[in-house]
Amino acid sequence: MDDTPKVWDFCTNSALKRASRQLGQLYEDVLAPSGLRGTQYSLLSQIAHSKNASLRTLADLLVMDLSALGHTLKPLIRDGYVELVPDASDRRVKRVQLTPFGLKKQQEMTVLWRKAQARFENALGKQEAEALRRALNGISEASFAEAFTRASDGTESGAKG
Amino acid sequence: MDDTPKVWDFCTNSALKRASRQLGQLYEDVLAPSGLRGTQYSLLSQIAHSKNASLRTLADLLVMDLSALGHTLKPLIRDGYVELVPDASDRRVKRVQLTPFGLKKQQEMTVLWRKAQARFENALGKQEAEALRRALNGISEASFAEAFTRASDGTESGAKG
DNA sequence: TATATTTAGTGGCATATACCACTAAATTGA
DNA sequence: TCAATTTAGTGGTATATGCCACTAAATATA
Repeated sequence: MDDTPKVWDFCTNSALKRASRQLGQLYEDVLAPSGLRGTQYSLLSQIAHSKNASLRTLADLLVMDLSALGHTLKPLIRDGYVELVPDASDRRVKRVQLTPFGLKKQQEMTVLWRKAQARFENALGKQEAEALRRALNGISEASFAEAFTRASDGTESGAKG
Repeated sequence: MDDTPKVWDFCTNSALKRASRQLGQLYEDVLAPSGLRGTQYSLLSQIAHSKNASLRTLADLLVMDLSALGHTLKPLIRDGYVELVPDASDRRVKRVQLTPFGLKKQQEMTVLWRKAQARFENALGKQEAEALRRALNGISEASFAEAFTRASDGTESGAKG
């Protein structure tokens, strides 16, 4: 009963990462029977929704580094869920698409995902969940990054900017 | 104007990870002059706040796998910011603490962190930020994991549980 | 048109994070 | 007290994710 270490919960960034680990773990457990990870489901789903998007476009949508996306896709390509198709008109571009096998897996995982999502909404409350997603999606937008970058950090001199 | 791929933003887990990447990036940029990453700052700060916590305790507080914590700590130990001290009474246990150098770095980074935090609160709004942290911290609690696990996913039969 | 700049992707390297198998130490129980 | 079980950490392996350097291709510019 001496010190009882508490979490340092004032940093939004740390709080976000911590919650992300927790929820990631929870979803992961539900998705486990599929043999794929939560992140991979997100990826397959985004690919399914953004038909024929290039790697660049996909990376932007996912707010992810282009090379990170490339790396993350490797196992999915290796295992036949996803394929890269060179663009005809711009030879730099590669378009990402699900294979039939990948689409089947994505649909199969969606059944499991629905369970996780239902559990989440029951645990947190539908309103709360909706509000949280709105806030998170707002933070993910490019306009938020701009607002953040432009925002005052309290150390500016009086100079006009 | 053919398809305009939109993000798939109904999955709270994906939304959380996406927002985490975005905000992580934003904080990272502000903390960059220190030479350490955002996650490392979180780690140093949590260690500073939980004096003499064991790896196990720290992992629980951070909602992190024990081995993941061990791995993440490696570079910080290697570079002299953190040290592990074997516990006297329980020889399995190792207590984690900042070196004087580590403490100095943590304090130095806190100056930068305050700027990032200020920018964040200005960009999102103080109320919103506060509410978001509360929601995230709630999700990070063990009680939430229990609620999630116990929650209905809509597929239960009428059996009593 | 020839050159400079920008854009898309790749590969290497480093950190972040999880799971599994394994060791050592503490705790339980017979 | 000795065997069975639980707990704390470690090391290996795999995915997740970012940065940098580099190539190739497209675009802009002189």
